[in-house]
Amino acid sequence: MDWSAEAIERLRALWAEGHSTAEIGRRMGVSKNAVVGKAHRLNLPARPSPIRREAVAEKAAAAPVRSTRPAAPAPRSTLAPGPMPAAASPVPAPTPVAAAAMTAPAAATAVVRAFPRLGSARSCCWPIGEPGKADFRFCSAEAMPGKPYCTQHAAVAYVKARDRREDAA
DNA sequence: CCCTGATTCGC
DNA sequence: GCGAATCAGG
Repeated sequence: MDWSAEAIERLRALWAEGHSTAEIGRRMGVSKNAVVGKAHRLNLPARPSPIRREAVAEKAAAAPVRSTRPAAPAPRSTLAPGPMPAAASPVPAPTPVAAAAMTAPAAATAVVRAFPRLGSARSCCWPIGEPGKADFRFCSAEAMPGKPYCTQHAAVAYVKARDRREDAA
C-alpha cells in the first residue's frame, strides 16, 4: 500500500467516521490489518476494542528474551499507600471513561470486585482520577439505595450503550 | 465460524 | 514503515 498523503487523509476520514477497520480496508483496497496498523502508527484514536490485551501482554513478556531487553522487571520498593493495590490488579478499576465504555453493571462489578468492601458500603464508588495515582479516590457521596453510585453518578453510569454500528455502504 | 480491533515482529 | 500473523472477545 502506497500511503500517499491522500490515502492517509482518506484513512483518517473513514477512521474518524467510525467505520470498522475491515470496512475501511474494503473501501481502500487494503487489508484491515494494514488499516489498523497504519492507524496505530498514525496514533489515531483507538476505538473501543472488544478484547483485553493483558493475556497477550503476558505471553509477550514471558516468551521472547530479546538480547536488548533488560531482564530485570523494575523492582518496586514503594507501593501505593493504603489498602489499594489496584494499579497492579489484573482487573483495573474503571476510570469514568472506561466505565462509560463498558456497561454500567460491568463497571460496578469491576469496582466491587476490585474493592469488595465498597460493595456493601453506601458511599458512591464512582472513581475520581486515575487508579494508582496518589489523588485517586471515589466520589463517596451518599449512594442511592441498592446502587453503587450517588444520584449524580448513577445518572451518568446507567446510560444505554449507544449502538456504534453505522455501516453506510 | 463469522465478526471486531490491538499488538507483535519479520521484512 | 509496513502489514500478515496472531491474539482475544462478541
